[in-house]
Amino acid sequence: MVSLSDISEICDVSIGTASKALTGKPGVGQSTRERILNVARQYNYRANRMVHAMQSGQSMTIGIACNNCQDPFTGEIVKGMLSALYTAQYDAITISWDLCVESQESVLRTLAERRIDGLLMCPSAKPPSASYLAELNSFHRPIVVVDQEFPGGAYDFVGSDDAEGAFQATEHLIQLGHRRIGALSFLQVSTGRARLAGFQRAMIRHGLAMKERDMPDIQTYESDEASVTAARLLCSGDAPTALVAFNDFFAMQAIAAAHHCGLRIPEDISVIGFADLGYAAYLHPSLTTVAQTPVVIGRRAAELLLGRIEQKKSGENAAAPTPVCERIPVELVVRKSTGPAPTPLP
Amino acid sequence: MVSLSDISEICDVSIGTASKALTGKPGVGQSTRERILNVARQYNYRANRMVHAMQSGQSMTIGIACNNCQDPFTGEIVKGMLSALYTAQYDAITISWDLCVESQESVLRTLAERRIDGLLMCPSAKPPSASYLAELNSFHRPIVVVDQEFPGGAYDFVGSDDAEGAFQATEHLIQLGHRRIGALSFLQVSTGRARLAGFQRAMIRHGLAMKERDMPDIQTYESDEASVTAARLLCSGDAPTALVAFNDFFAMQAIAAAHHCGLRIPEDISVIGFADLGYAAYLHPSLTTVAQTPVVIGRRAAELLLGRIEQKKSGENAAAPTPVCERIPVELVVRKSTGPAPTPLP
DNA sequence: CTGAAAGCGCTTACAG
DNA sequence: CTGAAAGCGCTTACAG
Repeated sequence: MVSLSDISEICDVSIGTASKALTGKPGVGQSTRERILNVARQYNYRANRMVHAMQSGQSMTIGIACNNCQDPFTGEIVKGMLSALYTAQYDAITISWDLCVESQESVLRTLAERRIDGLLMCPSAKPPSASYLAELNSFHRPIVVVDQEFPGGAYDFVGSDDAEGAFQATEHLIQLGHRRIGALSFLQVSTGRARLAGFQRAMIRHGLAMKERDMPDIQTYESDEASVTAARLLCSGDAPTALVAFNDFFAMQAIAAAHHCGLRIPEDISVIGFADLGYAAYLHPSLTTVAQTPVVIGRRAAELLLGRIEQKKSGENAAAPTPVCERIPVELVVRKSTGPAPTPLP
Repeated sequence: MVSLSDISEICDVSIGTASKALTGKPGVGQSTRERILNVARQYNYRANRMVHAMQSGQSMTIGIACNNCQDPFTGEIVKGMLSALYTAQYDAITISWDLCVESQESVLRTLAERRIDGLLMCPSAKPPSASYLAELNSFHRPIVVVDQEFPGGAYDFVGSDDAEGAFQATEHLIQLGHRRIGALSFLQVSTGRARLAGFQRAMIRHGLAMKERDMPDIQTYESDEASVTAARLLCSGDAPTALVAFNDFFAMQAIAAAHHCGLRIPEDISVIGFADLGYAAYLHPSLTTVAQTPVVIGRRAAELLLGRIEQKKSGENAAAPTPVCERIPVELVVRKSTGPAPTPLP
């Protein structure tokens, strides 16, 4: 890689003059400037950004702490983040949070050493441990937490309106005449708790009874536990007529379980998901679900973070600002997996 | 952020002594060293890695050019990459290749400016344009291309054994008695062409006739074209009894189309996918598919790249080394979407 | 054992 | 218009 001093030598000018010419600063003769520009182009010169980062104290780099890169929902969030960062000329260093945690290492060490200007926390299926919350706390740069809220609410947050989405989903089922509705929950994460709360609000609003056994809490995410649990619930003679699943993945497993038990969907059992992932429309039957907008969430999170960085740079708000909590609206997408409640046998 | 000079001032030692103490170099008194270490810990000092990068000429940073972050297959690949990079103490800068291309900007500019040591190219649903191939060519650092081969085969490559996978899938159907088998192809990408070739090899091996109309080539990826095309093929009175789909996503759409036409799976029509994504096991019926190991692919790609960087650093092979092409084995996973060929009506 | 100085690749006042 | 010098934050020979 050619350096500035290489270029300046070739052009027989001082290193300062070469710098001025290449950065478009005034104070260089027209012909000199052109000569330098040409040589730089010819040698494919690229100024070393790390130098600028050192000099300015801004690395123009954001850390993205990823937990489930393979999760399509997380992937869309990251896509939104990258697009906002790209617009603002920032780059992203992606770390696999779970990997660092596994190896018992300081998660943020490398990000601190690389002087990132801020951190974006992608959702995790596991709640953060106390020691990592402590590490985050001692990280004196802006942090935005995405999708899953952290206990304490100490950080800026962008997520979906989970409670409202589950409320609407449940209302939809109630409108269809369902009276006994179950929930396939995942209460380890904040979105799971919010969605169950939305479910309960709708049930209570209509004075409908809830049974504990209709609301199982799934314990493990990356397994077929949801499928097994749904089968146990649905294949018993005594099952709800509709199920609000924590997300599309659980809903898919519930549908598979229903098929397994010989139940027809939606004639015998209605199922509703959350997320509207790429496959939701192609399940059999196609899935009614609460659509989230992960790309928008990711973009907003990045924009919020960049705003905080800007604030910090300009010295406003020397005191830590009050954390913001932004909830992006969701939308119920009605497809074929929900239908009128079956008429009870006479 | 405290700097080395801050620490050295506090400890009343020279900046060089502080450096030696913190990097564990010899030549510092026991008590002095401890004092410095303590102060550094107390102030949460982190050496600026960018300085080291400048001094050593190695940024310890890899670029990951992502095209479809939201694609779970790509996500798994990235996960594998990150794990290998993490082990080797490298960090990754992720760029969204499609985003850069859209904005007509130089894709690699920012990566060159940040002095990345190598580049990992994630798969894209679109083949690379000539101008971007040219840009890659002028990028004088090791590059490893993943999953999708580039025309010319000029770069190191890690992918799946696509042709073999499709061959095995087709053999499986032939063993089940199927004679007229269709393929839902995607020929814009190299994996699509390789899979079709594997399909054809099996058909030819058994002397089975192939009909052009049974082998439609899907043109658009992110749409329901596969579903529409499959419906047209399957709902006509004159349909194959089995379908080898380019991947799980197309297979899922084919299954939806079959349901739509009132066909039973696998009694009337067998469908087979490629990838074994998370949802494959939960489709109805569960999907027979060729399982790939994207995490392994990603890890191998990163290891290969790191090896090239090592080679380059140690000056071996001053001439560009011959590109390697590594194919990770695949495995047919038989589930419920394939079954014996229907007996023809008498 | 400790410190002063050079140097990594650049930008930016400051002289000429 | 052009160049010499300081400085960003560090490491590493080289003196003392």
